[in-house]
Amino acid sequence: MSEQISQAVIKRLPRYYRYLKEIEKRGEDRVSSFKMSEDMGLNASQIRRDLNCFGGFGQQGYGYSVEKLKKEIAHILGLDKRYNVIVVGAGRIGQALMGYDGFEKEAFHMQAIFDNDGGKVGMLVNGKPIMHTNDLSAYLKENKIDIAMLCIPKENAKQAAKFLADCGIKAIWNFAPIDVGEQNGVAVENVHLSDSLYVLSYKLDANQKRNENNDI
Amino acid sequence: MSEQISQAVIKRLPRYYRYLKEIEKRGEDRVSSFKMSEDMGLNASQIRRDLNCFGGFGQQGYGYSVEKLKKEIAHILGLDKRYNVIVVGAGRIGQALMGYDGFEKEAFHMQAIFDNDGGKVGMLVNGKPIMHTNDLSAYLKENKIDIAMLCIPKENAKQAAKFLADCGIKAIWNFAPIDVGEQNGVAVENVHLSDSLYVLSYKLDANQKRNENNDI
DNA sequence: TAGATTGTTAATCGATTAACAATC
DNA sequence: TAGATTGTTAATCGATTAACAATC
Repeated sequence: MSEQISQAVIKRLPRYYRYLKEIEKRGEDRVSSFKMSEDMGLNASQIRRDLNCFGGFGQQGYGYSVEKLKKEIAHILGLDKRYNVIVVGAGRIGQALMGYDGFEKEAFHMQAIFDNDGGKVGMLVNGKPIMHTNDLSAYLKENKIDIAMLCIPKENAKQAAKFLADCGIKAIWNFAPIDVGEQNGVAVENVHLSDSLYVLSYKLDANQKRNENNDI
Repeated sequence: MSEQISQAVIKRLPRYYRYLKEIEKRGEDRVSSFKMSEDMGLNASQIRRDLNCFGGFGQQGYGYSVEKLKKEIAHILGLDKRYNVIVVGAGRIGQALMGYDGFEKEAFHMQAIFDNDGGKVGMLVNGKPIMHTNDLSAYLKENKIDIAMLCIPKENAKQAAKFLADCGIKAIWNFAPIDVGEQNGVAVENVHLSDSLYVLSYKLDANQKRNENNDI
């Protein structure tokens, strides 16, 4: 079967996509791997190699058509599909995700948000209702939902992920600070905001130490 | 000078930290690299090698003291310091970050939140005032702020990052979907939530395709 | 002491980069 | 055609893993 694509390559695709959207907006209709490498701070060989994992999108002597390449990457990432999305957990993060209109502009269509706090049930977030977690199972039987954004405390996250998987959810975007393992064919992305903040703290500290040493 | 630590190692440190906090809570007071490797799905050699970048924290024949190792990693990550933090941008994400009490339990102390929408100024978010961006420069002169969480539209993000750097901010946690480059000694972590969602979309799609092929 | 497990060196693996023939 | 730039192979580099001597 087709070659396994490495995680490193996959993680760079969204960056290419972002870049292409940007230069398309600026009106550029062609781009070379050299230009991309300069603008993005990557190696041109790497870019060509990455893209060639999925097909020969370029043309010798010319480069890549911005529009075509953007479309190809969107297709690779599955962004030319339509996904129905629910948010589980109507805390601050859950509500922020529910309220973010940027997702709707892409493939991601927000349907409903769930919480186990009866007091919140019935409220609207960005026009979408907060429903009770007790009704989640029934809801998922009646509605074809692809993605769940999981925004609940870490204590319940693993159990909730399992439940969602059993209900037929296809992908989980996990914001709880815990590693939700991939269960029987359910795609999982763990966001781990605090990990990122800790890395920032490390870098800040490292810079500080470097400065101290330079002072001496 | 001391060896440069690779990015890959640094990124694993928060995971080790999370794991150690968890087993400490369960009451375990020692752990071996083998046990860690089993629980975390990593290679034991890798764990020992990672930790030895920073010092010999273990003891032959015994393993690692959970409490000591946790403290050492907290120190490496700079989590035994105290950081003053502001949020720039009082949109949904900015408010969610401001409202998240988990940061306060760690080294991160939320001070104020800024927005250029005069209508929001004066409101409280989790007990902290929303101030006008016009007053940001003066505020930063009077208050020692270490970290800015940047939650504004991508159009203004680069400019804002530069401004914050010029005002003496030491680190920027960027939520705008754009790469804020490191400017003169300012630590930067780009979160890129949408990139993560796109990777999830890719995985979801890949799983789907795999299933289709298996059906045949 | 015997057993366990670290710290570290050596071997392997995979990812990045350089080079260049193919070709638009 | 000459120039440019891709697609791809070969070389390099770095990260992961295996192995084992050191030692608690």
